[in-house]
Amino acid sequence: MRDRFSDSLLAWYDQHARTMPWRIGPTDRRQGIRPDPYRVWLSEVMLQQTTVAAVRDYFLRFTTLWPTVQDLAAARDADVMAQWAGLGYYARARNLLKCARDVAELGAFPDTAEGLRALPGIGPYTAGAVASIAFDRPEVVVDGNVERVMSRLFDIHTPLPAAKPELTERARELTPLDRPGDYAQAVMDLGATICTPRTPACGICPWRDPCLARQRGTAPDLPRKTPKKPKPTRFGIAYIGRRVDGAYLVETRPDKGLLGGMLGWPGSDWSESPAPCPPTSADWQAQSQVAQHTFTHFHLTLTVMTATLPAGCNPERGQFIDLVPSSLPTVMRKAYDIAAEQFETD
DNA sequence: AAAACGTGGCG
DNA sequence: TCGCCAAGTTT
Repeated sequence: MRDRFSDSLLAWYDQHARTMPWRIGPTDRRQGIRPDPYRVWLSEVMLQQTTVAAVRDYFLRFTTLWPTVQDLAAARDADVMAQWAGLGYYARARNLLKCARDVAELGAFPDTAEGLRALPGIGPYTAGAVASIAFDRPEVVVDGNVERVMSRLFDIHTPLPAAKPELTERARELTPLDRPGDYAQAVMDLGATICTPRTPACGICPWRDPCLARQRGTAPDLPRKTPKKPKPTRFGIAYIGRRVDGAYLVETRPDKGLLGGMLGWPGSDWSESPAPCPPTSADWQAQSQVAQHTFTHFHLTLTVMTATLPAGCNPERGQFIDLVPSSLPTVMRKAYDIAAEQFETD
């Protein structure tokens, strides 16, 4: 039963495996070659809730700057956060550093799912993925792709997230003892290229015959999901001060909460009616264009205030730095882009 | 256990 | 134009 599924999928994977900077191909792997656990772990953390296309350049930059987990462990926090800027879910970057330092202390990555699971930023999915892909252990690996594939294969109509335990159990039963690393990547490739969310290509699927949802015509409607809550709109004010020498007044945000540990503009809270709170007295000028941004759970409309600050400026909050705009999280960069236009015309 | 936590692309 | 979606984890 188990091998009937894995054999057909692995045969498909041998022909259609996608190549990625952190992967080794099925041919190399069968010769006993295994991928570098550091690169597998780094890619898996970057890929949490994030598309392959978005991750690729970040992965290449990180591995160029920090080729080993020891290099990453020795990096400065601010440098890692700056390199992560734009990828989102910044707790991942803070936990990435913690994890790298724990692993450097241990001497190497744990080679079991249980050992990996104990590290910061590694949950059930990432522990299973690294254990199977890097160490060829037959651990169950359940991401969004696998949930979709299993819900269709077994025509499970229970909505997520309630269906998660059942989908995990089904996935566990199919996980083979032979080539578990290739198998884990194969199911995810299947979900990403054939068993897609909207219009699955059932006609060319290696599992088209046993798939219950294909037989019953329910595939496009699965998996079902419980409806999401609507997003409220919040408002805020950002103060972008540029000193005459070109330095910008920025703050490092507290580690906890939204955009934790990232650079940002001094400003109000983000609420229904924020109060003005200039970080230093100056002729603050409201920009006509606002920065619009949508976070996971709310929309934000950000008013951008700009001012040119004198050489001896001594602000109540923040510090002046020679700003590299790419080190800002996206919402802050949107505000910067609006301000930069203003400063250019000054 | 529900909510917090980013961003860009696509139909 | 806009909601949905992408290799989830933490609290």
